[in-house]
Amino acid sequence: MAVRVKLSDVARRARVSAMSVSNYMNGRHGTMTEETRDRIAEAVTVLNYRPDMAARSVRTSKIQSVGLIVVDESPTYLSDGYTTQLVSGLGDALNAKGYTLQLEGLTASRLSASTLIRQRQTDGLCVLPTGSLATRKEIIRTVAGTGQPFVLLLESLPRAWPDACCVLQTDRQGARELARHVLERGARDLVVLKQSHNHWQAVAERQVGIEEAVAQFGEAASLKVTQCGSGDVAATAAALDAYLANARLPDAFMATNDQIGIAVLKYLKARGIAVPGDVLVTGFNAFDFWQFSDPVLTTVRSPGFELGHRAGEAMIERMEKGVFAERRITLETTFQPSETT
Amino acid sequence: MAVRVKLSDVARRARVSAMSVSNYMNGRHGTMTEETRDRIAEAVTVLNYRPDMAARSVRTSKIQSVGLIVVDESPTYLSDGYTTQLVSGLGDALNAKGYTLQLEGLTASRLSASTLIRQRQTDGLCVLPTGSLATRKEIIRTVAGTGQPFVLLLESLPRAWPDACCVLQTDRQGARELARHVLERGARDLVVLKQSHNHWQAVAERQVGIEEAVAQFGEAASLKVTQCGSGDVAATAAALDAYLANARLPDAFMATNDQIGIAVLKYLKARGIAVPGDVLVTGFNAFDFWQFSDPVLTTVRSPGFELGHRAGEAMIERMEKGVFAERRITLETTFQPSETT
DNA sequence: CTGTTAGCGCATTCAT
DNA sequence: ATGAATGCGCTAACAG
Repeated sequence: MAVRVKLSDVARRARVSAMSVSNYMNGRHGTMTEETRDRIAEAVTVLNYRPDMAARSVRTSKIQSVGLIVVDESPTYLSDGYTTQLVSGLGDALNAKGYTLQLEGLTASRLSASTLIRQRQTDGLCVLPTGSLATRKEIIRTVAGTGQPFVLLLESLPRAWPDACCVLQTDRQGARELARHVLERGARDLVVLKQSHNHWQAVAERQVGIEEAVAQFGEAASLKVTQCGSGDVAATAAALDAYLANARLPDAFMATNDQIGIAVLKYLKARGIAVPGDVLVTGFNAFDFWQFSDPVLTTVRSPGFELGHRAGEAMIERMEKGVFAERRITLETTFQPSETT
Repeated sequence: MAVRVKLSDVARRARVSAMSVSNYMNGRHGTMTEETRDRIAEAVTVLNYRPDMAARSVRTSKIQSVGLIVVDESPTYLSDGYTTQLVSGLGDALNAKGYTLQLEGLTASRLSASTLIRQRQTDGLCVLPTGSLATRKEIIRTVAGTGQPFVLLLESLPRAWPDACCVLQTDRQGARELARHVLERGARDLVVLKQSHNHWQAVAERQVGIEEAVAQFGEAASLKVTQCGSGDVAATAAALDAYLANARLPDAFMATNDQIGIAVLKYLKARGIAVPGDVLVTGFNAFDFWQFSDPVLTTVRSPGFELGHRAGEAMIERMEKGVFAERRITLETTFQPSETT
């Protein structure tokens, strides 16, 4: 273990006081003799001095770090394309300003045992909640209970919490546009497919958007909703088997994300059902792997990276100015027509 | 801003000394009067006390946090399936033991400006290096320069560094087996496709494995290597166009990851070239989206999540015992035959 | 079994 | 322009 170099070690070598070194390290060398500055610089380099952030934090009560709590039922929560984008964007915004991102993924039931919740080790928290409405409310209350500022991701903010904000995207509008497109293509009998767990508010909004479009269309169109377990290829196939055992092929399958949409495509292809000839299929998100399917899914692009980025910027502004400038930030989704409709 | 509750506040309310509260918070209440314990518990709950980790860290010089530095040329570095798995696994292992994961993604050129490098704010660092051999060596030297223990991910550890370890997977063997399989299927003229940046050691090893299999096969088999830019659908298509302009269709395309493999499939399908009829195609990794292609890629499964997990466990053991038990941990890849061969 | 003392490494405040 | 004293919140070591 290398010996720990501290401010006073640097000061001794540079023959100045610890305070001068501290000032130097914090960029306050404007008013310093050039010679002093050089001596300090030399000592810092030679001794390979690294400031102890914990000690600094005790003094300044600023930690220069933001926590992200991802509530998810799976330990591989990052394998979700959305989460991945969010983390990238958030990390990018924070790192650019010298903040660190502390990542924690856990199930709703273990949230209250979270180290980010129980201990003060960040300047603020970002949260991606999942679960029933009641569960999500409880998550928000738990986070708010820390007394720290927080940012909700993909979840709208109840009025009750003053020192917080939320970052959302236009899921409902995007889904409505998607459904209208499907209806324009002549589809009348629509089926929504969604996961049976990980209930993000965003997914619920997508379903509502589709429902609105169908309702606006009038009597001629109808909508059913089916769950497809974890949403992977096998679970989706099982769900479709079950569905089609009791019903005839609908005009369109509208999945609440691209993974499910692609699983539907594979299922249909295996059974010789043509897309978009016999049935239309849509997804949602358009992240990376989205274009891997054949045919390529018609979908809606979600600004996941940008959303994380905005959350990070909002948090940084809150830290620097003491208040959140906006309580609610909404980013646009964009319709992405392709080969399956 | 909620008023900050500290140890002494809790102590005052519980009418005990700060030390008793400290002992209580740290689970040392075995030798405490039940009544005292209850009074402290009540005060902690009522006041909603959250220990200040920074202050504790100053005293104990333990931070209970591990850093992960991902060197990557893209700010959306997490969109790589491997990175995603690694982060999940590492975070899972760390969180399970009450450690926090601090995530930082940056380009090789900005590494020395990294906050995790310049400041002491973790108990140790994990690193996923990319770049030329020289770049990767430089990355390792920079990280080692912190004097903190570190774990290399997917990169072998030079002897020079005593307080470190590396976690690897059998890329070479996996690729060799894959290439043998392709050769057994009758392919003789093989083409390796790889990204032209983000040079992980793992990818280089895959290429070597294929080369070894071809060499062992003797004169009859031949191998070419082509780069395909960023490895996305468009760049891969462009690379294949360029390749096929000057050469006839090979017997097999062996991509160094699944994304590229899938891009190859899309390219071939668009040109009416049958897989595996006219040409074989293989990928590498088998993460999540892997099975989205049609036909499903023959590939090799990488234990990404497990690898991150082992890295976390190694780091934790290092912290608790003071030394790394193993300097080199190697996990197995597994051959995953499927529809494209 | 509980309380007192001291000090971790740093930055704010006020001297000089 | 630089330095000395002080204390951030917590816990190791010891005293009672």
